Amino acid sequence: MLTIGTLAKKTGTKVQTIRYYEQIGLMPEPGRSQGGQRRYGLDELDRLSFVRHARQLGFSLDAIRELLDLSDHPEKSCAEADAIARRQLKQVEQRLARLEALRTELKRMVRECSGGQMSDCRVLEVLRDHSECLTDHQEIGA
Amino acid sequence: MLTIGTLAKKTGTKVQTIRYYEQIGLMPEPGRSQGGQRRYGLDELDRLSFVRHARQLGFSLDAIRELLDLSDHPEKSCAEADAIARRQLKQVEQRLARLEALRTELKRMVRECSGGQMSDCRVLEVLRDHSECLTDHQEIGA
DNA sequence: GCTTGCACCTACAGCGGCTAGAGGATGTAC
DNA sequence: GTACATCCTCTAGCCGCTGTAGGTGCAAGC
Repeated sequence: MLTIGTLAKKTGTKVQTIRYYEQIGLMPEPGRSQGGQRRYGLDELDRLSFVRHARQLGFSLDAIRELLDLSDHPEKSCAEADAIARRQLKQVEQRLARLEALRTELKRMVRECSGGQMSDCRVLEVLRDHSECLTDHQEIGA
Repeated sequence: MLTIGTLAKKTGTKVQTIRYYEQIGLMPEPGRSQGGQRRYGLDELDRLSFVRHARQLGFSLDAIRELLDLSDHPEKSCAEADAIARRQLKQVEQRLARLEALRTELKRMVRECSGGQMSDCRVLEVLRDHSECLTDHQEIGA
């Protein structure tokens, strides 16, 4: 039987995060000691490892919830899990494309900075005038 | 004189976002009509355009605040603005590197999925066992 | 048995960067 | 003068945690 702190260490999670996962129903309510402290078994260790690993790969908690539901039905077809992973891959590729455009723009901005006075600063100039940009980079976020 | 809605349209911002920027001190308190509605001039249009463009390039609101402060002192050296941009570039490059690692892992996961039953699903298998991964992808977020 | 001191408990607030909604006032075109 | 879009303030919610306050449990050393 593991305390929440031990489980946290074993999975590289913060204690509060485990309690948060319980609160939103991602982790089950565990057994308790006589004094009311949470006690975990190996099932919970596996489940939390799964969750953490999926998080590291960028899956949302909702996607993880789906994947966990799926893994409770081993007789089902693999198609749904596959679709979730493909969706995630697509998102990652979109974010990559956008970040690459940003990198290009930022590099140019920095390269052109002559190190003079603020009034001639290319950085500020480019930020002031989007038409100087080579790419669109329309979207904000992620 | 522009209404908040017109300013929003011209800059591709939501009305609420403009009020939010005012609330956190990123945009100044504008003049008001007799009835109490906000009225903006060209200065505010420029400032908001600057903010939005910097946001599109991924700068945080704090970084943008610094850049705005700097651009109010045109006699200062350009070094600080340059540093902020370089910091941003570095962040973007770090995120790129991590996303590329994720893409590799996700691609492998999806490629190896044979389309059979959930019990043989490579997607779930890889998520269950981190040791199957080629990269570390330690960090969560961004 | 008793104390120390860390780990645990609940409950709630806060982060960034918005976004949405309620419920009401204003402004403008006909 | 009336219809209707737009504006106002205020508050709460999104994601995925993280931190804090104020209190309790537990195990080890004496």
